Amino acid sequence: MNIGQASARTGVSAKMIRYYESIGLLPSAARRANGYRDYGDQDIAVLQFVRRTRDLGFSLEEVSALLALWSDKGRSSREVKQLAETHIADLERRIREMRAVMKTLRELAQHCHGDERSECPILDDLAKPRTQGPRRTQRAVRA
Amino acid sequence: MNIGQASARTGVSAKMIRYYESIGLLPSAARRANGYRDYGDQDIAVLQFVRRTRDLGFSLEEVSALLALWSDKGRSSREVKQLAETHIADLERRIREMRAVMKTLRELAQHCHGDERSECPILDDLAKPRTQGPRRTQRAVRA
DNA sequence: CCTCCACCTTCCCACAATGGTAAGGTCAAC
DNA sequence: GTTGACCTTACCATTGTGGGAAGGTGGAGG
Repeated sequence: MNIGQASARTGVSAKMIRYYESIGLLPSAARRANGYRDYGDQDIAVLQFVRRTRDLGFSLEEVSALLALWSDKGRSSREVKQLAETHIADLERRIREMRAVMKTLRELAQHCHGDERSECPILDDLAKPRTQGPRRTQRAVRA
Repeated sequence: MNIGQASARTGVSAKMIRYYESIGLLPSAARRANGYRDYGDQDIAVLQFVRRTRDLGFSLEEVSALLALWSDKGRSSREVKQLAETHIADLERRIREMRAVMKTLRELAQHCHGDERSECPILDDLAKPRTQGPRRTQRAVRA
């Protein structure tokens, strides 16, 4: 199966399949005489696994760990569950933070008339410092 | 005031202040004879505005728009409120998506013993395709 | 056989925002 | 005068993804 077919079947773009291979997330694909990558049912299963874990918001590093656990018959289910629960806790924290932000934004918007007048408490308020300390960066969330 | 002072006072790293200037988000800072950037109270206010809007999760592009609205005395408060509400709707959508993902993850984790045994329904389940269609990318969320 | 189109290959560029680091200039205090 | 804390610019890395160029391949229709 060509990379295009594999992509269509798994929802992972050809671009990303090549990228995953290049960074070692996936093993090197088999090649046909013409140099084209060739995918079989097992490869498709792996790609589906990747697609699904990505959809669930795991980073490529985490996906890599999950793939390793997947193929390791001797691993304990504890390790897998641990990874999943860490991820859940991460999501919970992020949702909490986003909710706090929404609350603030709603309060700001509430006091703004939103009409033709130029008076706007949102901007006035944004100019005042509220939070302090250096900001922390956070990982991207995907849908 | 040196960039270091400005940074300490606003919580925006010196690195980022220079970056914001380089991409045109901020106007070129005044320079002293030795080439050092020099910040006054008005500059500090702008930096605080940026810091605060960034904390609320607005992208630099949105911050730029807000800054423009801030200095535009003739704009209607409707425009500002619109921007804020679009952002709130965006947050709501992302939270909904993250919650859906959490639900799935919790269900998966629930069926996994998480002990020394290797049997693990999480991995078995991840191998089966669930969602379909190409994946969409999403903007990073910051705290 | 030739041409055309769809596919494949590799390689490089871009994005958003941020941090790191190196190589050098400056300034104040001791 | 030296030391150390600051400033300057410039380049590289990150995370995951898309876009595009330049070229090879393969099959279908003329």
